[in-house]
Amino acid sequence: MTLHVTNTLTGDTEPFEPQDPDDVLLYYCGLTVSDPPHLGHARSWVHVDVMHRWLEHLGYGVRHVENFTDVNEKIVARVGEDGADEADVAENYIERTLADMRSLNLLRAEVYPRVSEHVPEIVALVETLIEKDYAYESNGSVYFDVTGFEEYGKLSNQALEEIESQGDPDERSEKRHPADFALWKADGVDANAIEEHRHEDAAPAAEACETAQTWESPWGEGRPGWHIECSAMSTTHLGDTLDVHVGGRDLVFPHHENEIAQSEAATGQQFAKYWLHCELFQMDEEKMSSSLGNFVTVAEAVDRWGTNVVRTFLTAGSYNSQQLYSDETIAEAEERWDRLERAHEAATAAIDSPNASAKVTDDELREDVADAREAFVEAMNDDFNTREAQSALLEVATAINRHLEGSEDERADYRGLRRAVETLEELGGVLGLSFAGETDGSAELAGDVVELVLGVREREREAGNYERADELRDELEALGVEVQDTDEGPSFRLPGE
RNA sequence: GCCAAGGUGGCAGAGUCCGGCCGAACGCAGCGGCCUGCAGAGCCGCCCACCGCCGGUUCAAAUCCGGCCCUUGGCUCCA
Repeated sequence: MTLHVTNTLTGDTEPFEPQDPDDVLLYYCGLTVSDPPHLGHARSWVHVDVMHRWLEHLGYGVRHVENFTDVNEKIVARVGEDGADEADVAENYIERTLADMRSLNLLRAEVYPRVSEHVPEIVALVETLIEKDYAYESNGSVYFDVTGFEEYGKLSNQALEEIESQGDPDERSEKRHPADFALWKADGVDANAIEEHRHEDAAPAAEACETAQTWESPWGEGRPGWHIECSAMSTTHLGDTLDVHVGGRDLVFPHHENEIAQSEAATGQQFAKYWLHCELFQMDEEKMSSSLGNFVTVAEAVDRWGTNVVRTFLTAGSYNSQQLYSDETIAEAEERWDRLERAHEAATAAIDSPNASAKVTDDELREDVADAREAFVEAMNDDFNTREAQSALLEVATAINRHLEGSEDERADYRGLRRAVETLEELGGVLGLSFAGETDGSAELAGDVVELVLGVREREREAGNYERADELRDELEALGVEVQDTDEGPSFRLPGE
């Protein structure tokens, strides 16, 4: 089966056919940089990353663009708390966000465009829309006229009559239709607009608003509207028609609907061929979100569980189905990752041991690995079914364990195991999982110390002092060191490995 | 109210587009056995699902059609 994706625009699962297989144009609606990224953001990033990796695995070239919204009232609300002015706050959060992305082992996008650097393109786009009569100026602001775009509502399947008025009430008098939305907003930021987003230790609202950025335009001084930025930036970097536009489910309306209206009105071309939407986390009864404050930051999660566990967790469901966030579901992801890693370690150790022989052949091992590989490919081609893909990886682990169990007294299938390890590394790599382990000096020293303690413990065991031996093991485990007694003597794993 | 996505074992979560291989995957939890000084890891086996409810189509339905109930998301900033 070839790659199929579920397109929000049509509601169907369709064969994936980019305009040019050498350059799949992928745009992801990035963050407004006004808060630390949380696991919900990470979930979308990781799924986009897996899509990127899988497309490359299939032989496509991928041009991946991901924006930062660095002009926004919520950013202004953080002035005095996270930076000296709007631009400074944004810069701080962008740096933090990029660091979080690296910690998640995400492939880099080709460009991370920022709103503040694309104001001329935004102004030009707004001018085009006015010329084509899709937009109108009102008191120095410019609004998109939704009644002029016949297909308005096609992404979210809504009729214009059903759509309630958006935006703040003050704007409504300036609009012709309640669903018209701002392309350009006159003047700076009003203190009232940021009040609800302010934390206690931020600068006073009026003072913070002084630092808000504004730009000159044909309609006077002002700031770009929220939706127009993505249209301007995606067109600038990827052209009029994207192959894939990805974003969170919560952005379908109004943001993505408005992007389509602006872009298609301006260019007369289809804006994006495939619209993919990442579903949200569910925390018991409600979604995880910045505005609800019920989130775990990316930095906390990576620090606590490590990149591999976090990625295993985030890909434990399909990108387009809701996922439950709880201590239990994370613990399960940890178990799955541990199982993969242990099998990988065991296989690697067996390959390096004198027991491994190129003359041994275990057909069952080889067949199971080949089957798992096939299942993985099928799963990923079926709308990036990462959960099924994980299952396939776990089948490889089981095949390795079974072979090793059966070959304890006999010899190990060197080439079969090599193939299994390569499969784990290659396919695990598609999910962004890394079996490389810790390599910095502190881990080595810790390992040496643990070996020293285990040596002492072995002598206690030989002497029959099991009580003392168990104490030592318990103490090591309290430090997070996992100890295992095997036929070949004790083995251990350091925390976070 | 309108739009969208869902309701599958103790938990989590595939399968539903293309009806039969689903007497329902993978993992976790639980129970036996092997291994072990013990534990863990691992292996083998088992337990737990009338697939939200009602009706229909069909030789055959978790999968298709109709109705109903419930949940989540969007309609306000939000991945």
